[in-house]
Amino acid sequence: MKAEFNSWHAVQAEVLRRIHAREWKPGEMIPNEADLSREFGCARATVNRALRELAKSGLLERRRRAGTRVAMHPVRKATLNIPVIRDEIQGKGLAYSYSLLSAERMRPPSAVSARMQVASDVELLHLVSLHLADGKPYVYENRWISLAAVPEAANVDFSRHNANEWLVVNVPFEGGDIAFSAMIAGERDAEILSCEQGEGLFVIDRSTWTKDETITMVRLTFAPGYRMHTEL
Amino acid sequence: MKAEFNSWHAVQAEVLRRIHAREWKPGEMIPNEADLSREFGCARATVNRALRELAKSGLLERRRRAGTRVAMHPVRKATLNIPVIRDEIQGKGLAYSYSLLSAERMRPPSAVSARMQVASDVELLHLVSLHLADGKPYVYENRWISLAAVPEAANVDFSRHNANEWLVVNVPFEGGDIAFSAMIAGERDAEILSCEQGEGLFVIDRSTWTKDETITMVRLTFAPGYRMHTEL
DNA sequence: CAGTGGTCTAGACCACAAG
DNA sequence: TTGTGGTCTAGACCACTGG
Repeated sequence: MKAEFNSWHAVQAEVLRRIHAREWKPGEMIPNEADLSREFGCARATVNRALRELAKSGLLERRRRAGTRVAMHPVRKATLNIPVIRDEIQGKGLAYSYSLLSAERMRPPSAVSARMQVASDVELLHLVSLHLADGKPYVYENRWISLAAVPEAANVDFSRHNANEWLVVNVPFEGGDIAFSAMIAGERDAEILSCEQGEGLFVIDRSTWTKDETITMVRLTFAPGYRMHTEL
Repeated sequence: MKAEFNSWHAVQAEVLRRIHAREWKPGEMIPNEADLSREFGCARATVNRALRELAKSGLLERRRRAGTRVAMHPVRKATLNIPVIRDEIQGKGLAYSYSLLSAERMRPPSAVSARMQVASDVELLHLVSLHLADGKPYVYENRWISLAAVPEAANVDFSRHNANEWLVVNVPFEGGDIAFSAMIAGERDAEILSCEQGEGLFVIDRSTWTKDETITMVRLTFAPGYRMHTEL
């Protein structure tokens, strides 16, 4: 009696089983889609779907003509969900509040103008604001917005609408990059976050752009103890 | 003259265009797959593929019977590649080296035995090792391995094979979780990483398991200045 | 050149959940 | 109950790339 694998989930599970059982070892080729579909008694498209998903998750390596092999060093791919801060806080069952600390047009430091690819004498909108959970500082953002890319931003009252959400809803983005790092709380960080100087702080630097222009750059500095979590 | 969208990439691009152009606004329903396939002049499966990918990336929300809508707060999903440490260092063009600092069987602290779901009197393999880039400390790992889940580990010479790579190749895992955080370098951290006490360090805590057992738990503590980077 | 994965199609049935 | 997305199938053609 031979098992049937008529759904791509079942096929995927069977492939995983063979990899885990080392019937197919790291670096080895596995049979091609046509053979597998015959063996499993399903359509090739079903096998394709299963293998494609496994390849996307890094467990298989596939190349046209060369075939499919079990990845030698399965690069683990973790998917991070980066929610709107309000949702993140409320998702923990805490009350969200927000406070704008400063908003002004100014010429950015050269590090910022360089990364945003604008001339150093162009004024940008600079916002500093604090997100609180149950009234306690949770994270503060230090943000630069390009008025060339987003002229409407000049007329928004960011003491009422937080920049994070306003941008998400009003400015479509096409790409971005994120970097995560650690830093020590300096005097100003400690003051804003109501913590001690010298504490270890988790930091996210993000920039987003449309096809041709950088829209915004932001540094999120989290209060001590923050952990970002995900599953594999 | 009407454009044709006969590949799922083209369909996806068109859907993205409509979202960016606000023809379809956040929170709004979009037409169902059958209608779209007629409009685009392609098969429903093609539309399905395009929309499914967009939903997976968080831009659309789909529910059976309820239809498809543009996500109100597009949760940005970033994919982190978590490579083998050797590859990460060599990928930067630096020379990789490795040093085992300690290896012993011992009973873990209760925090560890609890998270690994083993009885507190069970001995685990405890490894501390350092990865260096061009001879300078890059990251050190503090790892616990379950000898119940991986008995072969007892006989491995981890001064020659680093645990990171040995586990990847020899022990298939089924799941895991990762947490990222920041901490301050204590005395021992500073000693191992050749840095000052009080520096801000980036930390990754990871645990991996098979269906029923926790295999290993590891804390990776990076030298000051480390940044983890990805794109959106 | 030829074998592999990548994709499209037309049609079908199913699972789920809103009304 | 019924409309929607989720999936499967059989067949076809294409794109890429190793030999």
